[in-house]
Amino acid sequence: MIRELPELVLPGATLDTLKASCASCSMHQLCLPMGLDNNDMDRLDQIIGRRRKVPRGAPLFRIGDSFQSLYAIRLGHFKTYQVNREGVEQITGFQMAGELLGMDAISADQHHCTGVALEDSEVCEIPFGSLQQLLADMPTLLRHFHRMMSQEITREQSVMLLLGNMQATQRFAAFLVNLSSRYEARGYSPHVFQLRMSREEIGNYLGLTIESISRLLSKFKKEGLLRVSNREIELLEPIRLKAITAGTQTCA
Amino acid sequence: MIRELPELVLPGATLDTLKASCASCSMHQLCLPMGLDNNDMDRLDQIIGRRRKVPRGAPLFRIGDSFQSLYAIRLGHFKTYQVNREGVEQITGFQMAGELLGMDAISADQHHCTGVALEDSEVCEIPFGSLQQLLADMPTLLRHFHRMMSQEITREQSVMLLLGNMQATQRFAAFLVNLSSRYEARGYSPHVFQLRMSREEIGNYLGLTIESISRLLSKFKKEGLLRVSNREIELLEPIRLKAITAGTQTCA
DNA sequence: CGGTCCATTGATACCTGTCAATCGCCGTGG
DNA sequence: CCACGGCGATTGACAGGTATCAATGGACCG
Repeated sequence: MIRELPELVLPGATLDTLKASCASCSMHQLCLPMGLDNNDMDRLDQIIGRRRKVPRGAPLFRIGDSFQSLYAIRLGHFKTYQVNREGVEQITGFQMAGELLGMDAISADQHHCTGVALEDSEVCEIPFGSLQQLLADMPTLLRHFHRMMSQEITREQSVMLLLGNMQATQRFAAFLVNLSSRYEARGYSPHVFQLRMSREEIGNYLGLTIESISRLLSKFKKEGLLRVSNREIELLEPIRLKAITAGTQTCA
Repeated sequence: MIRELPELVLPGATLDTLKASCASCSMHQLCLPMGLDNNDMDRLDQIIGRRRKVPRGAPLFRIGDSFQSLYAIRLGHFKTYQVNREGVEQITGFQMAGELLGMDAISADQHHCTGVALEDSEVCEIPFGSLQQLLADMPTLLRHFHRMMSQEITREQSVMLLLGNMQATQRFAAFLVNLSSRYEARGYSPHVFQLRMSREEIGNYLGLTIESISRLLSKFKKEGLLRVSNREIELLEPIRLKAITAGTQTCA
């Protein structure tokens, strides 16, 4: 089922092979779990648009941009944020390789949030018009696409739960556990990873201040729950961390 | 474009006419704004399942239920909530006639939240299997369906913004303004309406306590922003209310 | 080596939660 | 018809969790 593909683009590759490898890499991650067969994959490859590099800090799309494409992250990390009428940002999510960006823009044909790369990243552009045509005669892909949109709804609901009735300690533990499980699902270590976002961005996402995040990190460190050095983090007691997330343990 | 349909089911109606009127009423509201033509509407009617009454307080679906259908609210109001591992509810949304329920269940074939009627209500069941078949060869409807899912994502993002960086006063003003505009969009008065949910449910949704909601109502009343008697509410200064939502006015 | 930005830590203030008492509406039953 | 009881809502006093403000520390970069 898994097709062998060059992880790095070879020198001398044509535009077509570039496109193909682009599509496959990110779409593999997106689609394989859902059981697309090779035939479907090939057809999918054909509609995938160009690969695009996004340097750290650069926007992939901005609030108000007209909606043309979805973006599959091939490499790197992104954040999406809204801006309220005071001009204050609210981060609505952090996305990593293998995840899809831009689904909130379908409803009104324009983006409702801004997507910015947290590090030098790479995405595949998926023109939505072409995708829709394809969806119409590929039931498997259609189903898969609906699952992905639904998953986004579910994800946001759990953030609402987090923001609505968790204390700071619980929120931060939940944040770490969430990152951990996403890295694990992608084959990375669930216990040692880099925080790709600043303390300020974490705080913004969790509805807390940068100082609170800092204090929570110190507290967790003191408790022996984790080790942290700048953005490098190691979870020493994932079980206890999960317990705190669940609210069954207060963390001293 | 708007087809004339009996608002109330006539005595002596056959099962088929019942189904048809059911489908039309709720789906009209769902689909007309998106520009479905009559032909599409007729085909849509055919897959709509039975109409179902849901008495006040009764669940339409529960967390963990296997996913079979989406539900279009024909009449009444619902709330959806998640439950964290401590067993604490977090309301994720209030839905009214013309809105669609259950889209979060597509991702894992089971419901991630519980939907409960806030008053005696009525829904149309839309079997998802049938809907998918239909979507495959009705591009207009497919597009419309994607818009609705995307709209749900957008809605939840704005709740995240509300929970993540608004103060209590701002949250509550935003809540009222949101209800107001939704009633207006449905042809009801945007200034006078019934709160279908208890203070406790509002507080839960906004991440506040029932006491805070009570105090905010009193404060708004004192400011001359609204009049309230039990669940009947009248917005006296919608403009100022919107200003508070935007954060441009502090409300004394 | 110095500047800048981000992170950490401490002191204090404020918002909202918690606890408690009272009120008022409403349905029930005498 | 009225008394009673129950539940939701209101209001007040107080406490606690985070935000805010301020100072310091440390990493990265020119």
